Amino acid sequence: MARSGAVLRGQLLDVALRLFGQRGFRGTSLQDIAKEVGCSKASLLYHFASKEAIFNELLTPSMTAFDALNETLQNAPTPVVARQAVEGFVDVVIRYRQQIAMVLQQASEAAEASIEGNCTTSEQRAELLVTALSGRSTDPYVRLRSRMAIGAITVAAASPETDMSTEAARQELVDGALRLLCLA
Amino acid sequence: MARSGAVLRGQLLDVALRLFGQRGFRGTSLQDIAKEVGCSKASLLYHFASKEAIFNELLTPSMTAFDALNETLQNAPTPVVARQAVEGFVDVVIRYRQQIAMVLQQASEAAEASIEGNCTTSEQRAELLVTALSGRSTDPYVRLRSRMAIGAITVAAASPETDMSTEAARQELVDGALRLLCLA
DNA sequence: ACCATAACTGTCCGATCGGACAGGATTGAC
DNA sequence: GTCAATCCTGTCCGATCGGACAGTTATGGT
Repeated sequence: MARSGAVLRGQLLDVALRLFGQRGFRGTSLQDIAKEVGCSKASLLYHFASKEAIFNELLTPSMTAFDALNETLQNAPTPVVARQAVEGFVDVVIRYRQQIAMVLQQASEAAEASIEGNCTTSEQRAELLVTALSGRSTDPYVRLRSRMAIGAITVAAASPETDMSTEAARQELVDGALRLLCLA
Repeated sequence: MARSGAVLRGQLLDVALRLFGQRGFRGTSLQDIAKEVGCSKASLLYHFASKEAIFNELLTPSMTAFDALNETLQNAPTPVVARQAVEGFVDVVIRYRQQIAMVLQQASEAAEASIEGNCTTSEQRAELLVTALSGRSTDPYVRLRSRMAIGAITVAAASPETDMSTEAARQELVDGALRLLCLA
């Protein structure tokens, strides 16, 4: 059953993204993915060097976006950095909500994931974001609130669909996080 | 190497709790746990019927507490149920923060976990809590905020230690969640 | 000491897993 | 049709895993 390489690769990535999000990385086997796509496991491994390679390819776009956000925030004026962090983070999370669900399923694997040639870990990324959300404050109370904001946004965004438009949900996420951070 | 059964069982549970929280359920093998405790895998299986049994025994106290909370909230007067939900949930999460970390590591396994003789799943538990946090409102905006509050509390509570007392952290979690829910 | 029970162990089993590999099938250009 | 490149497959491999099992050791009571 030949289909163009690009088509099959796309299908494999789509299914992997969903199954990794539902069952976790280790809870999903290559055979699971291949079976659902309708090809052999060996065919899957023809297109991707390893299971890890699939995971990294799924994660790369969101990590890239996240890193770009962190870089933007590092140049943001301190009086507005926290608010910019909230809006930026909400946008990244909404755009990559499936990847977020996947990451939430296996923080330990994601913690070790790094983009080729870039050794920033998830923990380091999160810390950069906490700093921005905290308006660069080192006060532990402020930083705890920032962790709460991250949890609020990521968990809510990864939750089952609701009867709301994406734009309305986005606004609610932003407003809620701002209230939490005493920025409303 | 004989030690009393209770002592060994306690050690096995402690180590399992930590490793499940760090590596996930599937990412932790029975041999990993046994090795760290200093006994054989077969000895571990003498004390616990299965890997699943360990997981359930670790989860049972927190699930029991969670269910008790939900039951209390069902009888709470509507005008104060949301505030009570916040405080009650924060207390449960702080008390069982390691279990929370463990659950965050494998939501799919936890989703299927049930206490013997009680078929409430994690999803059902969460929905009950969302209802209470929402003050029994069905408005999707209100319920989204409630999901945010759950995420905020659980993720922040499962985060690395900070330079704050437990009581101070508790207060911050409660206050932050109340602001998020427009209850401050 | 004897005995029953609890605790512990090494070994084995079947299943699953990620990945290697040789060979066959398909495709498009000439 | 031929050919090279791409794609796909079944099979096999070694490793790991959870768990079964028979046998040994340790413990406490009599």
